[in-house]
Formats: sequence, structure tokens, C-alpha cells
Amino acid sequence: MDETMTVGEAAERVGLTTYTLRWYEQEGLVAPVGRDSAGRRRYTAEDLNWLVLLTRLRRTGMPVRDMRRYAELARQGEATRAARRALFERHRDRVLARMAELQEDLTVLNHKIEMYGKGDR
Amino acid sequence: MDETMTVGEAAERVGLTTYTLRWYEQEGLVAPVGRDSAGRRRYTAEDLNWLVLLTRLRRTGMPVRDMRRYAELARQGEATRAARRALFERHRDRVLARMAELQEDLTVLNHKIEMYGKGDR
DNA sequence: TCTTGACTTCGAGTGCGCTCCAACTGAAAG
DNA sequence: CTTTCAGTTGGAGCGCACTCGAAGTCAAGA
Repeated sequence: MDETMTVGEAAERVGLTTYTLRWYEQEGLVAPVGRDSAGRRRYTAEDLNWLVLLTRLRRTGMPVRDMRRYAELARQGEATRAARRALFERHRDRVLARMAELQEDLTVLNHKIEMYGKGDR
Repeated sequence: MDETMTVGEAAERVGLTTYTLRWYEQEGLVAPVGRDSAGRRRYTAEDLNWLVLLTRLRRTGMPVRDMRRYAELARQGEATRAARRALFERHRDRVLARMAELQEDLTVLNHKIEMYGKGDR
């Protein structure tokens, strides 16, 4: 029962492609992943958790540039705790702003649909 | 009191650049805009309204491809009313799904921030 | 042993949505 | 009349986030 997995398994579990996983590593979004004797990546559960977090940051619109910055901070350990917290807070505020905007646009969309409704149903 | 405006004014009012406005026209997202005697675009209030709607569709993540499709339908008049309504409804559903996802990711983000909170404030 | 298939690296290519440049034109202010 | 300035066109270029191709390696199953 080896707890690590290949890039293929990892990709499937986090919903990214193997291409993207390797690219994330290359871009420094993920710390260098451990290798087996043949030089193949072995992802640990921790690696997986990190990737899942990354996918959430991506989905909420964080640019890769900022994710890299966050990864760098994380690799520097405890000293950057406050900075990482601040980064998350700024991001959360952007997400909240985005949701508010979305909410408003949605309202307009709904009005538009209502208007179409008059006269065809 | 001419009710029309130049590309520059229009751009400023809708929050897009003149480049983008011309590109939208070229891409068929906007019907050919009227010209003055010197061949310069003159945007009417209706043109403006259309552009505002487009910016909302864009902001809510509608691909340019779909906006073009919508513009084509709109230009074909009443016959496409139902199709346009359907297009809006599909889009609204996608926006709703997106907001739900965002909501969930936001929750995780907040948990993360709380964790950072422990031990540094 | 042979084949299959998932992995490796490196670099090139793709799709999207703009964004800008070059060369030019015309109207209006000084 | 000259300068300035906003506009015109066509086409090239850009930033982002992947995505893929080529050529090769390695381990495991038939």
C-alpha cells in the first residue's frame, strides 16, 4: 500500500490534465514532486491537497502569477504566515466583489428573460 | 444637440477601449455603426444600450462566440425571439452554476483564512 | 524476450480576447 | 494656412493558461 500516485492518477483526482500538472510544477506553483527510481513523479496526499487548493484558487479567478507568489511564500515557511493570510484576504475580497457584480448582472439577465417572456409564452 | 457620439465617447461610457469597440463591430457583435460624412462612426443611444448589454454578457463569462450568435439572432428580428430567450436562459443557468461554485470555493477560502488566524492574531 | 503503455523532457503551438502599430484622412482651433 | 487631434483601415502582436508533439526511457505483463 504505497500512498503515492503517478501524475496520471493525480491529474484525474484533481481534475487537471497531466500536461497541466507538469506545467504547474515547472512554473513553480507546486514544489518539485518526488520521483521514483525511474525518475517518474510520485504525488503524495499532501501534494494532492495542495493541488486541490490551487484548483480552487484558479476557479475563483486568481491569476497563475499570484498562485506562484503564494507558493513561494508557502515554501518559505512560518515567517510568511501573515503575508499569506493577507494574500488570501485580498483574494477573498476580490471574489466577493466579483460575486456582487455577477449578482447584479444576473438581475439584468432575468429582466431580459422576462421581457422575452411577454409575447411568447 | 446631436444625440450620437464618437467611438471615443462611446468607449468611455461603456468602459471599453476604442480598439475593442471597433473589434466588436468587426467581429459582428455589433451591427455596422452609422457613419458621418467623413466616415467616422456615430453611436446612437441604442448602440450604447446594446454595448452595455454586451459588457454584461462578457462580464458574466459569455464567450465572444456566443455573443456573436446572439447578435446574429437579434439582427434577424422577431422570428428568432424564442431562440434568443433560450440562449439567455442557458446562459443564466451557467451563471447560477458558476455562482454556486464560487460560493463553495469562498467557504473553503474563509476556512483557510481562519486557520491562518490561529496563531497570528 | 517482446510489446505495450505510461511516463520523461523540451520546445512549439493553440485559442481567446483583446491591443497596438503604421499610414493615412478630415475637421476644427489658433 | 498650419497644426493638432481624433478618427479611419488592415494586419500584426501580446498575455494568459494551457496543450500538444517528438523522441526517448523504463517496468511490467503475455
